[in-house]
Amino acid sequence: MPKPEVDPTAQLELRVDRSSPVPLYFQLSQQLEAAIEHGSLTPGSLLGNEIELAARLGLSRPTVRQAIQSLVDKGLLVRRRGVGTQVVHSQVKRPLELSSLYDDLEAAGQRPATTVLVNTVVPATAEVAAALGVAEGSDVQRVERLRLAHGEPMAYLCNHLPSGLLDLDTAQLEATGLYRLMRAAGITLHSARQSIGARAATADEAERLAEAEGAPLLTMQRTTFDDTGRAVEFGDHIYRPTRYSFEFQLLVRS
Amino acid sequence: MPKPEVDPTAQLELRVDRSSPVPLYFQLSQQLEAAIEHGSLTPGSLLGNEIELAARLGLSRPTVRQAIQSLVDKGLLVRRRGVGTQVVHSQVKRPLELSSLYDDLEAAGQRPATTVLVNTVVPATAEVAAALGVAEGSDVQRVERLRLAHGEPMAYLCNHLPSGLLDLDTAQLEATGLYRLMRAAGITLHSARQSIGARAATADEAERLAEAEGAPLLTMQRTTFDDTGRAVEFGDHIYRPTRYSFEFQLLVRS
DNA sequence: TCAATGCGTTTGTCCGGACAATCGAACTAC
DNA sequence: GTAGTTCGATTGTCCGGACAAACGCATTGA
Repeated sequence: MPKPEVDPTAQLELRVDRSSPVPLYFQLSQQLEAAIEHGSLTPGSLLGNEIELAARLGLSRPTVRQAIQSLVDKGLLVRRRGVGTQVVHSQVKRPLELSSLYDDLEAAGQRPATTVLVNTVVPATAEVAAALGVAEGSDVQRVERLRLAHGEPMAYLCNHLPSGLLDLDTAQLEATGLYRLMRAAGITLHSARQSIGARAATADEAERLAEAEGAPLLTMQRTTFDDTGRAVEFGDHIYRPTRYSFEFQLLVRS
Repeated sequence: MPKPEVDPTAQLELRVDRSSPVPLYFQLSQQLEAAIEHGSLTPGSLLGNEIELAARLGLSRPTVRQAIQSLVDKGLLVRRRGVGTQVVHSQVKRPLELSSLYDDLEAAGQRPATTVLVNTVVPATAEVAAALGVAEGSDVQRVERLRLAHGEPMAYLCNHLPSGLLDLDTAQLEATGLYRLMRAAGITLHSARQSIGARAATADEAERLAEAEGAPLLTMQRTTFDDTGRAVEFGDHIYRPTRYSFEFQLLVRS
């Protein structure tokens, strides 16, 4: 009796376009990811073995492996030697990205609004200088913003940038997020150090955020680095915890 | 005039042991990582090209690339086509891992202590059932712990586990962390969904943590999944923000 | 009945090579 | 002097193959 055909990728219309400039492994991984997202590849199901999949697509095994590996890195697939590769069966969202409050709100359909309170050049304090790796007292760009959703204040954002890195236009800052402006300026964000904590609101903070003095606030400090390791931004943010919390998914590095 | 030798890896004593069961690419990546950590490879310096490095070590280029790639994934190196591979020059610590409060405290030299308040089997509430993917009202293991450092309460940890997954011994729970017990039981942690927020302490919480009622607290909810996507733990934790904050490094996924 | 062994399957590792894409710098032409 | 071009260097992608290691399962043995 022949083994029943149970390879779920056999039913999928997988194909690659060799004339496309998009790498073959990337084409394949995108199609597999779409199939998982769409539900064509159900959680727990085993992908057929790499050799056969490669043969079916007319690709080499390393190329197929590269495609699968990228999905393993994303946490969508799990490989087991001697068993096969199967779809992780869980509600995997995207793993933690370098999140931007603006993007988060927009993704939640909240139409964020921003009020720029301060946008000027100031001498760096010791804290800012240390975070950005510049001399204390040297010029840095300081931006203070109030972020609102549905007309209610959500967060107070204070950021410092190295002077001259970016031309910060107040109108642009009110129209979009800081990260988008930086990316648009050709800065490739690479990594960030974050610290998330909580504390009671001071009188000033309470007034800005329409909270009571002493109300709990969620705080976040972040230094962002570009791909050369240069610090490009230092942010000191406070959030109203009734309106915002940090949600993310993490993967264990193996 | 011959080009001056500027390849910093040439000075390094890189070598691989082919008789070792440790994969060659892993041996190489570990040595490179150690060299970066130790400062032998200074930030910004260019590694010699892959071909030459492979030849020097008697390895193939794919193997060398695999070693380098793993360090790129860790954020220690940056590749630039047409230029070379260079050491990221910044204070890159480890990127965010699936952190354990116990490990965090121990790493900080704080000698954590734990008091188990509750360790029993209870019917799952709707929230717990949804998080763990079990039926509401079915049996789940409930653990409540108080974590202390230097004799001061630091966090109140409430966790739920699927029944039968793990035999939780109270003595063991007081001696080490939950994650360590799970790993020791052969469970491979894979990913987690976290939510970090803040709120004011209730009277009960305040008493447990030696805080005042209404004091700001840092809260964290987490569902952890193993490598098959099964939920293996749901935790609802509160921390004293004067004693603890979440610090981590993130990388942008390219 | 239960443990140990053997075997096929599948992924993990590694090789050696080929060509393309991109970057930076030197060079050339205007 | 400046802009465009060419060229060498380096990484990116892809191939086809080989053997090792681990897993699950059936078989065998006590």
